[in-house]
Amino acid sequence: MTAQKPAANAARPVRRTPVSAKSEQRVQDILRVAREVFSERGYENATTTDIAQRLGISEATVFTYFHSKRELCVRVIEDWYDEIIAAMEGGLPKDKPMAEQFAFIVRTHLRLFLIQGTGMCALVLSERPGSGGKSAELADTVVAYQRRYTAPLMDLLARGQASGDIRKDLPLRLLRPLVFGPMEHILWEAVATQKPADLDATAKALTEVLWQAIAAPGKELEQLRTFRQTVSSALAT
Amino acid sequence: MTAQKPAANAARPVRRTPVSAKSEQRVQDILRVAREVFSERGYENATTTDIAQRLGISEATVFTYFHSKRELCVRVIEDWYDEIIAAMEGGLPKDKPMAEQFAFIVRTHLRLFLIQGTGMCALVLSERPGSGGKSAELADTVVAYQRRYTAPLMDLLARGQASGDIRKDLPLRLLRPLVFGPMEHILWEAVATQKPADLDATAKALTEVLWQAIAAPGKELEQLRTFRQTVSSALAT
Amino acid sequence: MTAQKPAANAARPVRRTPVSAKSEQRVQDILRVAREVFSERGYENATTTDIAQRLGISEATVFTYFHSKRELCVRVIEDWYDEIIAAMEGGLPKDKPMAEQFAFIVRTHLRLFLIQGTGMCALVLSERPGSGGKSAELADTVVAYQRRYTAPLMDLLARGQASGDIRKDLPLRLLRPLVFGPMEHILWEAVATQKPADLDATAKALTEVLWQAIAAPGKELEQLRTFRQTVSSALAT
Amino acid sequence: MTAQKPAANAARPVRRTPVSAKSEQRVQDILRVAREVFSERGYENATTTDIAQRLGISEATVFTYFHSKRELCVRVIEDWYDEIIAAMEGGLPKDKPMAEQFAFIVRTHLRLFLIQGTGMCALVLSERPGSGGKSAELADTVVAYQRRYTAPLMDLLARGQASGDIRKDLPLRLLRPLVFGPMEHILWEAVATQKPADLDATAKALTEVLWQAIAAPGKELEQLRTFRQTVSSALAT
DNA sequence: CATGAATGAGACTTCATTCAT
DNA sequence: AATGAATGAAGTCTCATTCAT
Repeated sequence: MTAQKPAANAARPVRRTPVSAKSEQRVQDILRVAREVFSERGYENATTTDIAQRLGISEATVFTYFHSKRELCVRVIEDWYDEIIAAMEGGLPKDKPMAEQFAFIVRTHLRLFLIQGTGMCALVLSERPGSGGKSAELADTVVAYQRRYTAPLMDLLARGQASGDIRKDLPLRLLRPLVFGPMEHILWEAVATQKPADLDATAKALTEVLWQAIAAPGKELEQLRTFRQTVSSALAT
Repeated sequence: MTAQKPAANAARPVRRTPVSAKSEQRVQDILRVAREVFSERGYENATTTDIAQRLGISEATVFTYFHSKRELCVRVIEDWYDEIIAAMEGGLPKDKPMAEQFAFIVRTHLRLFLIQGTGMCALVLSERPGSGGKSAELADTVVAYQRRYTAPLMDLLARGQASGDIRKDLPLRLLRPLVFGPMEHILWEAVATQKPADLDATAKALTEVLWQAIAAPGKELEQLRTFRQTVSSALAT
Repeated sequence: MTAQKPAANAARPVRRTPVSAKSEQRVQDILRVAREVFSERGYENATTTDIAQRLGISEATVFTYFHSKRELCVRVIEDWYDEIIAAMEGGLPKDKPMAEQFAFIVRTHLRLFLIQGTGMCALVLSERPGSGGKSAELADTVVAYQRRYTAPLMDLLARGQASGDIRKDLPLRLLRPLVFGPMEHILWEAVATQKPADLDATAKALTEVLWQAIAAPGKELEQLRTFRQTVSSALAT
Repeated sequence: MTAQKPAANAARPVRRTPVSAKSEQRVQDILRVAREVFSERGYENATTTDIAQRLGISEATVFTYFHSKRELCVRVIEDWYDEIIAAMEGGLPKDKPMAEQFAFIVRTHLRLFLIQGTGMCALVLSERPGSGGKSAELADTVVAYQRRYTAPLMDLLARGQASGDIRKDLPLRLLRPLVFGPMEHILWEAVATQKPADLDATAKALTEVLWQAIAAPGKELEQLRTFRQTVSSALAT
C-alpha cells in the first residue's frame, strides 16, 4: 500500500537508487522515526540529531539517504498522505447506500487523524506557503495531495447530487468546508484541550448532523417518517 | 478593550517599562511589526533581527520593551485576540432578529481572519501544547482566549435554543464545530491556494446553509427529529 | 571618618567638583548601594541597572557621578579600605599591654569582615592583576591599601620584637601570613559553608593560639630556637 | 585517580560524547586550554571564543564536547582538584616521621598552587555560593573537593594528636585554618605582588614555624635539646 | 555504506554607555 | 542635575550539513 504511490510519485526526484533490501529498510526506519519526531515537535523544533539518536544511528547516515532535513520532511508528509488516501480510497464501501459511505468517510477521517494526525496536520500547516516555509514547491505538493484525499468525499457528494440523495442547491465549493470543517475543528479541539474525543460517539453524532444538513430535504422528512413507521411496527410485533 | 494586562513581568528583573507617550508609541510600533513578522514566518522562523530591521531600530531596543522573543509573541497573540473579541462583542446587534445576529458573527469572523488572521491563526496553532511549543503557559492563555471569543456565538446559540429559534436536538458541544469548522476551513483554503475568497459572497452563502442546518425546522420535522433523537439515546444506554 | 582620606586620596582624580550638599549625598548613596551590589554579586555579575533600581534613580544618573562601572567599583573598594583602616588605626589601645593590642587587631579584623567583608574581599580578589581585570592601576592601589591596613599589626609585631614580647627568630615577612592567613581562612570557610562563625569565641581562640605561637617563649627555648635558626641559616649559604 | 566521573550529563539531550582516542585527545586539549583561560581571566571574563581560538578550532567544536561554558568550567575545576588530591594522597610518605609528612604536605601545597594554582584558586572562590555564582551545585562540589584535599592533613593532625606528637589542646577546627591560612596568604601575596616566592625557602620556613606552633610543646624543647647535643657532638669529632 | 568529527552561519540576549531634552 | 531612550558590541549556544576515513 505504501509502495504503489501513484501520480505525485512521478514528480518526486529519485535519488541514488537505493533499491537494495537493506537500504530500503533504512529509508523506512528513518521515515518512521522522522514522522514521529516531526509530528511531536513540528518542523523547526525537530532536530536531525533527535531523529538519528532515536534510531541509534549517526546523523550523517540520515543525510546519506535524504539530502536535507526539508527533503526528509517532504517525504514524511507525502507518505502520510499516501496512507490516508489509500485508506480512504481502499475502504470506501461503494456498493452500500450513500449515507453509509458518507459515514465511513467521516469516521475514517476522524480515526486517522486522532491516531497521529494532529501533529502531522500542524506540520503541514506550518509548511503552508508564505509562512517562512522556504520551498514553495512543497506548498504545491500539499495542495495537490489535499485535493486528492478529499476526492472520495467530493466524488460522493457529486454522485449524491446527481442521484437526488443530496441537496442540489449547495455548490460543492461550499459542501467541502461544510463537511471537513467541523471534523477539523473537533480534532483541533481535542488536541488543544489535550483530551482525545471518543471516536465512536463523535463520529456518529457528527455523521448524523452533517448528513441532515446536506441530504435532500424531502429525503430527510421521508426517511424520518419511514423510521417512525419501522419503529412503530417493530413495537407492534 | 485593548486590554490592560497587569504586567505579568512585574516580578522579573525588569529593565524598564516606560509608559510615556513616546514609549507607548514604540511599543505599538514593535507590536505592529512583530505581528506582521510572526504571522508571515511563524514563531521559529521569525527573527528579532527582522523585526528590528523593518522598524529601522536596533535589536536591543526591541529587548528594551519586551524581555524575550517569546514574551513579545505572547503579547502579539493576546492583542490580536483582544481585537477580535472587541469586534465581536462590540458590534453584535443584540436587538435584531437572531438570524441577523448569526449573520453578523459569521461575517465578522471571516472578515477579521481574512485581513491578517490566517498567519496569526497558524501561529497560534503552532504554539499549542505538545507540539514543541515550550511554554505550556501560553497554551492555557490561548485556550482561555479561544473560549472568550467564541462566547458571543455560543451565547446566541443558547438563547436561540431557549427561544425556539434554533433546534434543540443538537448539543452545544456539536454546534460549535458545526459553525466554526466550516469558517476555518474556508479560511485555510484561501491561504493555501493563495486566492482570498470573496468575503461578501462567501459570508452570505455560508450564513444561509448554516442557519438552515441549525434553525428550528417545521413542526413535523422537529417532532420527528426529537423522536429519533430519543430512540437513539435510548439505544445507546 | 569617611571624609578624611589621607594619602591614597591625593592620587584619586577629582571629578566634576560635585561639592554641593545634595550632590555629595547622591555620591554617598550610590557608593553605599554599589558596595551592596558589588559585594553580593561580584564585579562582573553586578549591573549598573541593579544599582540604579535599588536607589530608585536612573542609570544615567549613576554615570553622571561616576564615569564608568569600573571607576565606581574602584571607589567602593577604596572607601571600604578607608573604613577598615580607620577602624584599625583609630581603635587600637596603644597604651595597653601588647597581648591586648594583638587581641584587638584580630577581633576587629574578624568583625569587620564578617559584617560585609567577605563579598568585598572576593571583589578585591577578582580584581587582582592579570586576572582579566583590565586596569592594572587598580591592582597597585589595592596592594598599597593592603599594606596600609596591615600596618598596625606589622607595627605591633616590630615593637613586640624590640621589647622582647615577641620572638625574634621569625622575620616579619613570615609573621604577616602567620597572623592574617588563619583569619582569612576562617572567613572564607564561613562564607563557603554559609554559616557565620561565632565572632567572640572564634576571636578568642584564634588570639590565644596565635599569641602563643609568636610570643616570646621561655629563656631556654628562646635560646635554643635562636641557635637552631643560626645553624640553619649557616647551612643554607 | 584522575577520576572517572560518571557522566553527569547522561540525562541531558547530549549531542555526542565521543570516546575514541582522537576524541579523548580533543577533550584533554580543550580542558588544558580552558584551564589556562579560566585561571587567567576568571569565569565571567573568559570567553569560549578565546578558548577556541587558542586551540585553532571552531567555537562549535568546544560545545560539541561540553554542553555549556559552565559545564566546561566545572570539569576544569574538578580535574584540577583531582590532580592536587592525587599528588597529596599519592606522595605522602606515611612511613616517615610525622614532622616530615607535615613538611611534605606544606611543600606540595605551595608547589602545586605556585605553578598555576592562584588563578584557579580565584576561579574557585569566585564561584562560591552567594557571590553571584548562579549554580549552587558547583558550590557543593567545590566544598566537597575542598574537604577531600585537606583530608590528608587533617588525618595527619588527628594521628599526631593521638600519638602525642601534636598538642591536644587545639581543636581540629582551629588547626585547619592555622595551617592552610598562612599558606594561602603567602600564595595570594605572591600573585598580588607579581613576584613568585622562592618555593624551597618559603616552604622550609613555613613548615618550621607551623610545626613549632602545633607540635606538642614539650616535644619541641626536647627536640631542640637533642639537636644541640647532636651538633655539639658532631663538632667534637 | 556508515560514521566520527568539525564547523559556518546565525539566533537570542545582555549591558555599559551616550545623548538630547 | 536628571533621565528616558537608544544602541554597539559582544557573548553563549544550536544545528543542519560536509567530508575524510
